[in-house]
Amino acid sequence: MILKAIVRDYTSSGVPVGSKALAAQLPMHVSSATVRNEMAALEELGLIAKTHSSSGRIPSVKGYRYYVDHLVQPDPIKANDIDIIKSSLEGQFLKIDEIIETSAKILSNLTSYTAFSLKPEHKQSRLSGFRLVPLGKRQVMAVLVTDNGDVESQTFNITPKITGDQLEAVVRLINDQLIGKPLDEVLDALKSEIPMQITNYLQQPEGFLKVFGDVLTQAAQERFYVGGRLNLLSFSDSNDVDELKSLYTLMDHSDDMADVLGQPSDHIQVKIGSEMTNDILKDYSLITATYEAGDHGKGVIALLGPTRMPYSRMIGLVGAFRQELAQRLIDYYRYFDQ
Amino acid sequence: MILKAIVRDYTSSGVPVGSKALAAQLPMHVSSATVRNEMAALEELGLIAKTHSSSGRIPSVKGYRYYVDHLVQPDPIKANDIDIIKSSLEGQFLKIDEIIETSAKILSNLTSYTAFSLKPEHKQSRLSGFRLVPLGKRQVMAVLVTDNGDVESQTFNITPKITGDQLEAVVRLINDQLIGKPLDEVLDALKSEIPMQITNYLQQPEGFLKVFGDVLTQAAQERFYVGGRLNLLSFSDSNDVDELKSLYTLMDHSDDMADVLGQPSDHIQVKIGSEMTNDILKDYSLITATYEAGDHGKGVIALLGPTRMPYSRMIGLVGAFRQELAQRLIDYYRYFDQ
DNA sequence: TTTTAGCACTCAAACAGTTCAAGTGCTAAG
DNA sequence: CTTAGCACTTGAACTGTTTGAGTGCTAAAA
Repeated sequence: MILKAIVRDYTSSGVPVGSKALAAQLPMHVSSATVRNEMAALEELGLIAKTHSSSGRIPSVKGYRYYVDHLVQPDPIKANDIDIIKSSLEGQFLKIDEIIETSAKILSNLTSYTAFSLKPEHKQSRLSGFRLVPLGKRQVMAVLVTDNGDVESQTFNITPKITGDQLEAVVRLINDQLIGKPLDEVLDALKSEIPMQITNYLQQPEGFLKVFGDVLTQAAQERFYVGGRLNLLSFSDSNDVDELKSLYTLMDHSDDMADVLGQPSDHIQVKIGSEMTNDILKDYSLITATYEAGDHGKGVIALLGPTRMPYSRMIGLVGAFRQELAQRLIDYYRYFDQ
Repeated sequence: MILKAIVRDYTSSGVPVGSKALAAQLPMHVSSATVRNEMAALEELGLIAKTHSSSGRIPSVKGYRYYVDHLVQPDPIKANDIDIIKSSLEGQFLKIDEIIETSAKILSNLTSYTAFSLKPEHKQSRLSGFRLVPLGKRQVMAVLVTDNGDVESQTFNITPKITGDQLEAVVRLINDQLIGKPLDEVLDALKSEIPMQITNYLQQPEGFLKVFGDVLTQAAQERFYVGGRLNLLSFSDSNDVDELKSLYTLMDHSDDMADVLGQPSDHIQVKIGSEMTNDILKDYSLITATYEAGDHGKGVIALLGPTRMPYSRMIGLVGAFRQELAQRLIDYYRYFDQ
């Protein structure tokens, strides 16, 4: 009870909490001296700590951990917040990416923290079509479509010697052989048998192979979105510019961030301070949740805030958001697959 | 001479400069008392100011202005810097946008400030082709190409009732009527005669018209790039998070930034502190330069740093960079137009 | 055995006072 | 017109003091 009160108090005020204030707040009547004894015991267990020898207590990482694992009850979400989520997610989006991107924005707006969102897993997505669209004398656009509706494109220049027939032959070759295969297999094929076969139509296929490979990796890449980058400036209490820079740099590297997010699990995960793999994040906490978009796989949303964050509210919010998003995506795919 | 020395000193040290240190530094032999008298006169003229009654002097905005207009000599650029610029700009870029984007990056890296770059003006660019590429049952990609090689695309969903023939007819209509026209005229036509004519082929053209309009505005938009956003954290001496946020928000609004950059002129322009239209920028200075990409119009590069910046070095750098970039673009277009 | 009152002690934060160095302006002499 | 000399000002760095919120410990009360 005391630990719970300390966490609740400290996360909302930011000031170490002392025995007297705590005693006044507890539901039963006890004196501050009693609270002090209990606090000494909690400190012994490593759940709380002092900032200096005569200060009030703050939760330790271990304390937060215990709180999150055993004590916290997610706040029921406010009707208002639900409305905001619902209305921001509705609307006729053109692409699924926009829904995911908006998700990160909403979540960061609601919390004033920084939010991340990851598309439903697409390592499993399959090639459903490849096109080359001639645009001008020398420009060609390569377009790749996957079976869950992702579209990637890129323009490139060709030497004018290449004819339309040649391009068409190449497209046909690729489509005949590779449609329906998962993107990683396609990428493998691109490195083995395809180059051989393509020389039947193109003398110097290197340029083309590079473009095709680029578009392919683009499509296969775990694309994730960040919302509320700037909020970091407010909730970080670091004054070290270099530290902030590293954080921003970290956020821009999707592979590093994938490490940070870790393995997705079905329930909402909370990683606290030094529990995070990355040292730069030692003063922050991360709430991660997966969402299921029907049989289109699982995606991830995450929220990065200060270690001292009001977990009950945030966990409640992330939980509610994940549900709304899942529902929205199921609707989306229903329409799309129809 | 004294003003020049004060500016040089202050921009490199950041500390108000006093009479004694200044006297020691001047090329001729004068006492600190003499310098004090001169400084009093400069202060009378409003060119320098004190931070408190017994402090050394710092240049005022008016002082910087005089310095930049009459005293500064651009530093000759280091051979090393030229190498960096040249090597970063070379390489086989796929799109002109990438050259422009890289420009902002290089410039910010070289200076540790924040850099902006703007494509050669494209209000004048003309429509050279419009395509609709069917991607799947319901997905279509709209592609727009301009005569200077810009490509914009967007995917959208259609109702399956629309046939390939209908789409082709629409594309033909647009291309027949609008190819060769400047983008703003195309946009006008889109609001007047086109909708009428298009109803011959499509019953409900609204969705299509919207997509076409979107792609068009995307292409017509002054697209500009920002490099070294994060550097702002280092060179800003503001501790006010909200101020930083407004600055970042400003940078993300291309129209507001266009205001800030102002009218392009042929020589290098320097705007100092409160001379800037935007109040948020009162502690910063902006160096703007245009570059000419042959007959493909003029573009702009700009550098945002603290008011207290080493102008001679920065002006030299921007000047050299503008030349390199112009040369690079001329080469690019020569290849592209060929 | 648990709770409580009481007390001595600790510490950060806020404040006031001191010293120091780097400046200034002014005056009178060179 | 330049300079030496001097009185004066100021921020920064520092020291010491006070205050209040907190602690741990002890001995008495429940």
